[in-house]
Amino acid sequence: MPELPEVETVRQELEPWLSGKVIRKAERVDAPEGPKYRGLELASGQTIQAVNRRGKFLLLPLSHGDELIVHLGMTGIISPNDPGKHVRAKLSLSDSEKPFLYFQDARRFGRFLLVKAGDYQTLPTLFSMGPEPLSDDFNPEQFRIALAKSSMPIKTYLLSQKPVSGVGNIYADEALWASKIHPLTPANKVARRQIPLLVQMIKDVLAASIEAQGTTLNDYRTVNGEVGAYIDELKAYGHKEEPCPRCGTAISKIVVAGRGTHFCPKCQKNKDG
DNA sequence: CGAGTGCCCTGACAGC
DNA sequence: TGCTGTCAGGGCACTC
Repeated sequence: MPELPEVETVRQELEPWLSGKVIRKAERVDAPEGPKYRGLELASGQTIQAVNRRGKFLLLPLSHGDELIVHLGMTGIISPNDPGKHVRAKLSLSDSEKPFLYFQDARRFGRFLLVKAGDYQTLPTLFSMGPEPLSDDFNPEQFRIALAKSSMPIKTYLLSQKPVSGVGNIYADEALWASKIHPLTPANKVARRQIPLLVQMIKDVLAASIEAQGTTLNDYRTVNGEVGAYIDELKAYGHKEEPCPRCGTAISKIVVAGRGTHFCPKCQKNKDG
């Protein structure tokens, strides 16, 4: 599932390809009209000014004051080659080498829509999104204040994108494992001394995964069609009943906020703060 | 308004 | 072999 490292990998590949190119035509393909593809056709004739990222969202400001918003959802793949099936959107570009961009999304969780630049009212998660995890805006002081605002389990709160952006199910589990924090610990009960560590582990896990071009479980591919290599580095996620790399105890799997959640019941004990 | 629940959607896989 | 059931989860609508 694409999280920040996967989206950032895609962004880095899209930027040199798309920046400065004219969208000759933008069209829905095998997708119904609706909020996930709203206004897409209006991108036709506009020039792509940049390829930015905010959390797991790709943001492409356009020349006429609009902004193309792309979210890969669970199975979204962007490619210059026609994948043949599950194509939801297609851009025709002023580019002689790679004149088409295909947005493929088997499970339809993704989005590809147009808004007025910077107007994220219709996208509540983007609208109230926390700081970028790899920026200086994400630091122990800021994070402590954010965590104090919620009694939700720390894992649930991380997935909300509010205290910090871009952390999804895989990297939440990994960062909590690395910080030895139980995923059900209420956010406002995370020990003060653990907060700087959690901040650093979120940064480290995400940065290392970007370095490896992300994590491919099933569907995720880079724009060049490559898989992400970070799957080999996962310590907790997907390792149910396997020994914890730190202490050898079997990794547990529970459900938190409807998501499979992996942790070491010995290392990550501080459930009640 | 914060918090909790369930839905969307379809491929992969287990079990029979 | 082919069918059925289960699982995967980001974001958001809905409810309390």
